[in-house]
Amino acid sequence: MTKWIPAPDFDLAKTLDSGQVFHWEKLDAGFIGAIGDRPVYVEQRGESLLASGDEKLVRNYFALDHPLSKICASFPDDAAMNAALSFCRGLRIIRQPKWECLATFVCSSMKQVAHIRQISRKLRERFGERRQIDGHAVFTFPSAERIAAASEKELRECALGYRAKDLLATARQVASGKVDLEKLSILSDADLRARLCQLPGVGAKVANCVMLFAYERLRAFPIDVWIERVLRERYFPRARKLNAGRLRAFTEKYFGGHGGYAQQYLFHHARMGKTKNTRKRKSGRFVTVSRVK
DNA sequence: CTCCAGGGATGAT
DNA sequence: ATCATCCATGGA
Repeated sequence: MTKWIPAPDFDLAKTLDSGQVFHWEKLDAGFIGAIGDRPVYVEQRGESLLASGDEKLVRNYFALDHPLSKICASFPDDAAMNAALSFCRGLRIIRQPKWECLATFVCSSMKQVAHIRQISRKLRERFGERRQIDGHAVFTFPSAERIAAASEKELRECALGYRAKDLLATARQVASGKVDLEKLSILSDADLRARLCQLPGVGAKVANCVMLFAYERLRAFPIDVWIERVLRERYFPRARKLNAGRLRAFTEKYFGGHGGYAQQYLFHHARMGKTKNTRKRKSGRFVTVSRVK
């Protein structure tokens, strides 16, 4: 059942560790996880993927058809962007199931990536469906109907904290049919963002993540604490009154049609540079240790 | 131990 | 319109 899938210009580990998806776990030389309701084992060997399961499913999920070299060529040519670009080579924005992505990012507010991974796992283990692959258990992400049927107390037991109420409320809107996530695909970026922001626990940042990671709106530019730090330090050093609106206006025009990709590269580079090297203080100013070129 | 995290909703200016 | 505060949790 295992198949070889050509995967040039792709880095599986970087893609799965870049904070866009949270449930893949290392197993041997590869990863196990679920794509929708299918259990999958996937392993990178050079320019190919060794994958179990449906080849088309895997190729679509990891967006192996994205013209990555063209996308990267569209990035602005500046020092911060080029450093991130060389660090993140092969990182792709994957195509996630919409509800799974939405629900996960509703749970993401003020949580570190490691915490989000834990929340995702607990939700899956408690409310998802058990699948099996190569003798290993994999859990699907629970449907909106299943989450909607849970109590807030049960959800809080998954380490959700105050996010439990929003997840439950959003799940109820999706499960009841009041919101059809698939049908939102026809909307323009602005209308899709506005519609997503009507859901409890969804603001501009989460909406942009869902647009980028589940609706393939590669222009959507989520601004979290990491990206805001990068923008302030690298693009607006010593700038007064730099509010959210100003940052948003800048990112929308400066990073262009694949801004979401650029954002993900900047995010991953910044996060890896800090969590692995730990920055040092020198004479009262922050100096990043890992500078790539 | 403290610090802080892929924020959002609310109410005060 | 912008800004301050609160909201729970746990890895680092």
